[in-house]
Amino acid sequence: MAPTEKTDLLQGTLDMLILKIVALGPVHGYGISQRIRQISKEVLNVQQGSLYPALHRLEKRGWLSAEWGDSENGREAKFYKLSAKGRRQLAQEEASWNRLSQAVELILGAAQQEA
Amino acid sequence: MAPTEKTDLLQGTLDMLILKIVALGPVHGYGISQRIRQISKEVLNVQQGSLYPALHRLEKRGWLSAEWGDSENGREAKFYKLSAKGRRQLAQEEASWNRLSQAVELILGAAQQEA
DNA sequence: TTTCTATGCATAGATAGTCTATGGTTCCGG
DNA sequence: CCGGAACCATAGACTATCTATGCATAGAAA
Repeated sequence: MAPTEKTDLLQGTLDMLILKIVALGPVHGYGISQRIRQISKEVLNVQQGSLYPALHRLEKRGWLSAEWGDSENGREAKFYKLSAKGRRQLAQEEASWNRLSQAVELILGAAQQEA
Repeated sequence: MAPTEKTDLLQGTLDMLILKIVALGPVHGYGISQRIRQISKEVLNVQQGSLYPALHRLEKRGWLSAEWGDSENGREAKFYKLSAKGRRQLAQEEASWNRLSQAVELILGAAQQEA
């Protein structure tokens, strides 16, 4: 999908974003989406239908571990923690993101030359 | 798809990259993929199976116009030009890219605080 | 009381972009 | 003569994300 105003995310970055947020400390799923929205200043908005499947995917790959607990509001919530494997994965995804986004910037920075 | 080393592109940026390259001047399809690779310093690599469908898509949407002509090597090639509509679309996609990539950077820049 | 919103989890199905694999033609160099 | 690069193209698979939907509880508002 083209990154137009219809998209809530840059495709392919969701896993990295989740891993990064969880790296800041244990959080439950709903909290992850809130923090992504807040830190990105309301630009990035993870739909619940994207979030939960992603969390299950990351857990299945051994990058996150989950545990039920009580949320700040005293409600049941599933808290996620980053595993060592997840930490390595995050580093890799960040490196890849930097490579690729810088490459995109190179293209966008290419001088305009004609009418 | 996660932006790992298995990906040749940042998903969702292909249309923008193509529009940008064509904005530099008329080019044929094969040349577009070469320029993307060169300008990005061999980081971005557009597969032919991604390129040609994308070009047809962009043409159908009225962002590009195509015309057969002779390549630098004297071979038949389809040259693409950016339309006014395509120029507007490019501007929009660039703005969107900036918004979203900056938002991603905000997340990645969030301070690490614990073990 | 009823109703709406926020918090919290989850799945099914549609959409769509990109990749792999394949196919073909022409031209040039070894 | 053969291989590879220059060119175009399509079919099928994969997979990430979105939309739509479902459920439950708590608190505020009406």
